[in-house]
Amino acid sequence: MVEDEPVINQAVTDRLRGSGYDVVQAWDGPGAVAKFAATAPDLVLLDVMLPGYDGHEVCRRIQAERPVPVLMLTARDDEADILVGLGVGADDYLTKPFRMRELVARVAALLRRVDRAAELATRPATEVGDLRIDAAARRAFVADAEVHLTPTEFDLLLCLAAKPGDVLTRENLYAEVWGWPGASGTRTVDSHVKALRAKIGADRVRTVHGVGYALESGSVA
Amino acid sequence: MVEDEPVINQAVTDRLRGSGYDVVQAWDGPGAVAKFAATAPDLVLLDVMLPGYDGHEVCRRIQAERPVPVLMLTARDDEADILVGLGVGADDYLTKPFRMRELVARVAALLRRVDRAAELATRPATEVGDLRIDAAARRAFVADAEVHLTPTEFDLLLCLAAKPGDVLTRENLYAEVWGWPGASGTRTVDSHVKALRAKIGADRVRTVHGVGYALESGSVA
DNA sequence: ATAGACCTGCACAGAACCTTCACGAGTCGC
DNA sequence: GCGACTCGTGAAGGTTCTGTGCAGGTCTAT
Repeated sequence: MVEDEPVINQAVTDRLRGSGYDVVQAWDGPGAVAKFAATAPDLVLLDVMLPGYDGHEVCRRIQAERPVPVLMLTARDDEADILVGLGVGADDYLTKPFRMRELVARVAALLRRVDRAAELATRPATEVGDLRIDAAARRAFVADAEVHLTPTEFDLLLCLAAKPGDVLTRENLYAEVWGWPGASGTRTVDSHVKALRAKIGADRVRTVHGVGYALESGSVA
Repeated sequence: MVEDEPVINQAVTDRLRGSGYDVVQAWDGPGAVAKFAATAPDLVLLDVMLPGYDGHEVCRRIQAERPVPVLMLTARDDEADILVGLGVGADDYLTKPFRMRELVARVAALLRRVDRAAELATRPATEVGDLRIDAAARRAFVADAEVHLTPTEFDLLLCLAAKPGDVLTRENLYAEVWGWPGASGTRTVDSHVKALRAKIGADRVRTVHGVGYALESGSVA
């Protein structure tokens, strides 16, 4: 967490720690680069405006050292700013003021992306019956025919496919896909499940009344 | 488990212990903080309204000491309340009255987030004679044929199957399945037992007159 | 700007489910 | 056997949950 404003730095740090993350704090450009080398984080949260050298410069340097997901925090909603950031390797942007849960969501999303990439090294594609999911390419196939899934649908399927046959609650799914727990009362998950069913076959997603959904694990009982 | 209402505290504690977790109880703010320091739990279940200081304050203090996942329990479904909670480091929220299985699911989800190996607690595929119960998939089979059970029936069977052959009182069962002990005088448990019997075979649930029910433990006659 | 793809969440209807009651049958102690 | 208590049963009634269509809203690319 790189941010020169103590209040924001601490608030974000606290929140992330509360969510189970291990957080190291830095307050300026040089400090950030040093701590990056020292602690080898999985993700960097980077304010654009910093003493020493600015966020873009920090981003460039740490990316040169080792590829790592970077989430930029910017005060103004400046298009040019964002383009520069993306140019030097930032993966996502957040404009102040932001909601904490938004930040946590994006952090979770970025880390998830990395996690999945890491899993691919050992298991390139998940298969459940005649349903095949290529996480790296983000493509899904039913009986060797590709089905086009939207990003959310794909994430949803990925979650379900991680534990074929097991029931996941809507809140489980929401937390996994959206990065924060809290969609109770809405029908958002249902809507996406419906869309997913329409594309991969309604039978493949089992509804467990009062609990949630599960991916039908083919023959295995 | 921090909760000043003895009935709820005990019910939750029992349920979690039944699921294989190790639970320490506290009844007020100061006690919670003290026991947190003394026992170093992996997760904290926290009622919002507490004697001493409230749940948010407790959350703040324990988060300051050591980052830990916190699941808040709140009486009212108040958005502001939830936001405050998230601000001080709560990871998830549950509004009373809640179902026990819901609570267990969330506890499992939070622990999984911290330690993906901690799934042992919810991973049992029980077998009693030719009756097989897959808790994760929430499916039951009799002689390899699946039987569809409603949520309550399934939970009931799960309780009985946890101690095959042992007699459980209606109060026991009710407390386990419904999450609070208060069904004395009604025939609710009986009704669900009846439904369960109709589906898995009447012989499999033994009535112990004046006491309760027991799952017939297969071979042992 | 404009069109298209996508996400979100509401309102409604229908399905699934839970609870309770009343009454008859069963069980126990004596 | 007899009374007192406990269980089994069927159905009614209310509650909760899910499927679905649809209307904004956001984002992307043209």
